[in-house]
Amino acid sequence: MNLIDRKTVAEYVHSFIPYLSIDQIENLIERPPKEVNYTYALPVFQLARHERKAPHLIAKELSQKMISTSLSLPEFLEDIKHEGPYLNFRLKPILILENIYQLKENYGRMREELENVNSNQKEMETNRVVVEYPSPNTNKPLHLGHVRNMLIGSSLSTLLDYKGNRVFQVNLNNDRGIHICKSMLAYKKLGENEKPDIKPDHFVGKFYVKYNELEEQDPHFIEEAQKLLKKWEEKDPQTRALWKKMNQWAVEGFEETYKKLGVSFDKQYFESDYYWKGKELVLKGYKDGIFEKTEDGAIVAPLEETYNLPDKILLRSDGTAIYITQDIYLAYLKKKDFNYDDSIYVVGNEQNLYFKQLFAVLEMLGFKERKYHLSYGMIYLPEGKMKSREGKVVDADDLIEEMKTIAYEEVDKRYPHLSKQEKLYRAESIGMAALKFFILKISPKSDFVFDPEESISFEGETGPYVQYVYARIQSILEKSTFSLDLAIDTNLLNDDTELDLIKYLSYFPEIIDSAAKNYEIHLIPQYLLNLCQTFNSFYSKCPVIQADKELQKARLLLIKCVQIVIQSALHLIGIQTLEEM
RNA sequence: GGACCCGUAGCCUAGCCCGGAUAGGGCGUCGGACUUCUAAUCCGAAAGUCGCAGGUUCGAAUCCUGCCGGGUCCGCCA
Repeated sequence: MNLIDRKTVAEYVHSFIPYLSIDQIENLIERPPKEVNYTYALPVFQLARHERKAPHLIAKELSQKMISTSLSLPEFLEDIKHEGPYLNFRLKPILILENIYQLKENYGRMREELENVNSNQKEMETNRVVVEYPSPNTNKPLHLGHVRNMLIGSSLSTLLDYKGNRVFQVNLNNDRGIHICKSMLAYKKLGENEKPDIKPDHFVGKFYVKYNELEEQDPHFIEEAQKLLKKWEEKDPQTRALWKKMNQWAVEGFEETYKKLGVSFDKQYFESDYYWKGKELVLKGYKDGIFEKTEDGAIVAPLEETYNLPDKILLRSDGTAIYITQDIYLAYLKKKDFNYDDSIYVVGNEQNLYFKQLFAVLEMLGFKERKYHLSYGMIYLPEGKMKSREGKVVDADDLIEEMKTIAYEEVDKRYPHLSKQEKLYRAESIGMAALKFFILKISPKSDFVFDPEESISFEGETGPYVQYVYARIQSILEKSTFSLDLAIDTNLLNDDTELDLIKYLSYFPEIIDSAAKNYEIHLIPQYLLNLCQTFNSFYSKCPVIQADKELQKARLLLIKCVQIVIQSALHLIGIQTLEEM
C-alpha cells in the first residue's frame, strides 16, 4: 500500500522548493474549490518574493520543471497543472481506492496504520486522555443541553480513541448542595413516601419544579432548604437517608438516558464522596503563602495581578467547601486514577471564566498537567433560555422518544407493508441519526436555537440523508452481478461527479486528523454532507448496473469506497447505518 | 463598570484558529425530473453591503483598532 496524502505531496514539492520546509509547504497547500478537478492546490504568491517573478509564471515554470526533470511523475501523482497563480495536483485515483478498500475502517487513520506497519513502533507511548462529561446535577432530569454535551463528549472520546489515544470517559455527579436539598424539601412537604411512578429522575425533577413554585409563594422556603443543607452537612441520618434515596432515583434515571444515547463511562465520580478533600489542598496553599485570607476568613486565590482574572474564593469563611474546592481535588484524583496526559472538560461556555480560574489556581498549586475546557454554546428555545426551575426545558428523554415516533411515522408512510418489528428497528436508527447529526453538525462553539417544529427533519442536511446514501449503495452492490475487484480501469471514471467523489474520499484522513487535533467534531458531519451530496449527483447522472462491464466494475469499487468511508465516519459520531431504508 | 463569545440571503449554518480561485450548504419560495440502481433524492432559478467604519496586505468573511447590536459571566451557587 502507498501512503498518500497532503504530506506526501508537500514532501514532493519540497524537493523543488527547498527554501520552504515541508511543514511550511503542507500548510500552504489547500483544497481547491469544487469545480477544480484536482486534489490539492499550491498557491504560489508567497514564492513571488523569493523568485521575484509574477505568480502565474512561477506556477507555470514549476509545473514544467516537475514534469520534465522527473521524466514521469512520481507514482502517486496522476497529473500536475498550473492554472494562473496555482499549481494543482491530482492524486492517482486507483491508489486512493486501493487504500480505502484494503484498510476499510482504518482508512481514516491511514498514516498511523501504515507508519506502524513500517516502523513497528509499538513501544511508542500511548497518549492517555480523560474526558469528563456530562456532570449532571442530581436534582432534575437531563435536558437538551446535556444531550449536546453527551454527544460531543462521547463522539470526541470515540474519535480520540480511533486516533490511537487511550481514552477514559468519566462523569462527575454533582449530588450535593442546595439544589438537591430543594427537591428533597418539596418531596418532604408534598410527596413523602411516594415512590416513583414515572422515570425516577423525572420523579425527582417534578419536586424541583414544585419547590420553585413553593418558593415563589413564600420566599422563606429558601431558608428551610438551607437548613436542610446544614443538616445534610452535619450528617443527620434522616436527611442523609432521604438524600441517598432521591439521588439513587436520579442516577438510575440518568443511566437509562445514557444507554439510549450510547454513552458509557469508565468511572463515575460523586461529589459527595470527596467534596471536603480539596480543603486540605487549599489550606496547604494558604500556608505556603500562595492563597490569601479575607477579613472574614474565607480563602481566596489572588488572580488579578498574575492572571488578569477576577480573584476566586476557594473556601467559605465558615471553612466549608464550595464547588471549586472539590474540582481542585478532582483534578489530582483523575491524575492519580488514570495518569493522564490530557484532561478534557466538556462544559458549556457559561463556565468559561470559571475554568480559566480553576486552571490558574491549579497552576499556582504547581499542578501543571495539560487541561482543556471544551466549551460549547448554549441552546435556546424560540421563547428564550431553557429554565429548569420552571420546567421550561426540552427534556432529553422526551426528545429521544419524539424523534423515534416521528421516524416511525416516516417509515410507516413509505413502507406500510413492513413488519412492526422492522419498522421499529429502522425508526430507532433513523430517529437517533437525525438527532445526533442535527446537533453534531453545528460547530460546538456556536449557540443555537432549537425549534422543535423545524429542527426535527429527515430531509436536507440530516443524518437520514447520509444513511440513505449508504442504503442506496448497498442496494446497488446487491443487485450487480459483478463482484468487487481492485483490477479496474480508473480512466473510465471521468465524470465530474466521479472525480469529485474520489477527491472527497482522499480528504477523509486529513479531516479526521484535524477533527481530532482541534476537538472539532462537526468537521465529520460537514464532510459527510459534502461526500453524500456529491454521491447523490453521481447517482442521478451515472447508472451503475446498466453500465458496461468495465465501467460498472470501476463504479462498483468507487461506491463501495464511499460506503466504507460513510460507515466509518458515522461510527465516529455514534450513528448506525441501515442496509435498507 | 470589567472580561469573554457571537453578528454570513426571509430563516438556519460552513468557512475565521493557519488571509488566496466567482463566499459553500440546507430550510423556505418558484420551475423542472420517478414504466429506468430506493424521489428520505436530483437539476435549475430568485435571494448576500460576510453588523458598521477605518487599518495592515499584491490579496481580508478570515488579521488589527474603534463603534453598533445580541448573549454569557464576574469573591463565599453548582
